[in-house]
Amino acid sequence: MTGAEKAMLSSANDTENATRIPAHQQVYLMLREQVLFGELTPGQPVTIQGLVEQLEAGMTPVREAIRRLTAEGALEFQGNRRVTVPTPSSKDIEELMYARKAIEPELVMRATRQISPSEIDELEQIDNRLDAAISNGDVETYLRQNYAFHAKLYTIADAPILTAIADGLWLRFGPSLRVVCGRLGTQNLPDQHKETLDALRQGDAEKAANAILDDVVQGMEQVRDSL
Amino acid sequence: MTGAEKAMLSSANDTENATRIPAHQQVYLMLREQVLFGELTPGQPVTIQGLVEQLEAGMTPVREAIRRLTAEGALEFQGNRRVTVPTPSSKDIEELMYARKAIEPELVMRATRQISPSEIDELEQIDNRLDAAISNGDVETYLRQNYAFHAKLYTIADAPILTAIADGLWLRFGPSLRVVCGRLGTQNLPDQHKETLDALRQGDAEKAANAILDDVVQGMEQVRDSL
DNA sequence: CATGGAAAAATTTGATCATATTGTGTCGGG
DNA sequence: CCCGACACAATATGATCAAATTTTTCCATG
Repeated sequence: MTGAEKAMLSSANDTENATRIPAHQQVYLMLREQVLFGELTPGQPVTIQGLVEQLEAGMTPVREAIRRLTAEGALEFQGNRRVTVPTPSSKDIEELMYARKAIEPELVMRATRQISPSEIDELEQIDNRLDAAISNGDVETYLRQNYAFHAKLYTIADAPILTAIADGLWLRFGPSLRVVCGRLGTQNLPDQHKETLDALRQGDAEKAANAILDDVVQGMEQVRDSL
Repeated sequence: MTGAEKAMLSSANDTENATRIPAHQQVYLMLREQVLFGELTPGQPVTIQGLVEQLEAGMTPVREAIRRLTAEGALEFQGNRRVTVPTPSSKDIEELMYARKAIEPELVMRATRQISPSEIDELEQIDNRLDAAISNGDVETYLRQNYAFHAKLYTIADAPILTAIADGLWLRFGPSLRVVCGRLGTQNLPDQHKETLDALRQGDAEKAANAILDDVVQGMEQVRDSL
């Protein structure tokens, strides 16, 4: 998501400006949510007309949103003219792990150098909600808060290109993550966030990077192993 | 570019199947070329209607192509509803360099383990055309062959996700690279490709990775310095 | 009388939709 | 089992509306 889009999103609350958000963008955001937090499972076909009805949007906006998501790897164009949610192979997962290991620690290091105390508080609140979700077995909330934690760090890191890459990776393993959580429950899911928060408070970029690295590796391994 | 798309592209030569490539994809590919190899300069506005006339396509396909390119970072959505070719800041260049340093050597290492003698030949031919372009001062050909060299390695590496990331990065610095070449000429441009070819022949993944790393760093530094 | 600038008109461009067209897959008859 | 017709979904067009930008106009001021 670009900066301009976030601006439009945040002004979405202004009831009058609601129409200011182009339909194709609204559709994009809704579809994106569905991919990240689960409505859509790997392999599931995505039809234009289905979305037109479900989201009560026109055809053109839906089309544009789908193109965008396919470009980001969240959807896959199946040669004929069918679009589906991709099912990552274990080789894909391995690539995703490599990429996340390369990108996320760097983002966290950058975040560490710039983070403010109030931002650390916000992260802590996210992590608390995440803990609650884990003990409640609330998969949906777990997924949302887990992503929120990382996304918040990206925002703080203030590195738009690396963030775009990282977000793209989330879109690719999101559906699989959901499946894993649904199968294994929320109990033994990775949470190196406490460790990360400690490091952030200490301003120890190296340590923060390592904590996130562990988090990433644990998460990806869990996805890989449940194939 | 996905595998399915490459298949469609290669069958584009079949005169009869020409219509089999959807218009939105044709437009996407043409626009992509323009971004990578120059027609478009950083900061330049891109209008839907302009493309409709220039490419003699309908509105919807152009729209879809633009959405896709914006998702890949090749174009930028300017808050109001205007789209331009982004002008990378020096901070952006630095992020791009980090990302390329993280991704490209890995791709080359994977390529080294799988490459066949005939593929090495093909790479060598590309590099010869590249050398010719350098001594002729033919910027367009230089850019095309330079990209071709790297892209060929990506194909051989057979790592679709990492390749997608790398391709995305090219789209982001392509226009700037063109500007740099136009200004400095083709003479002292980076070419660690001989070194890379040696390493590939020897099957020395480490060495190949280092050669490409040098190539990447040199290229990016040149872009950075000419801001 | 020239000039700067605000307001209004005109033009350009983007967003969306309804609809026609084309391609795919399927199902029933041969 | 193959072939062709049918139904459905995707592709693509052009029209229409809305927003933003540019140009023009006109008045007030120096």
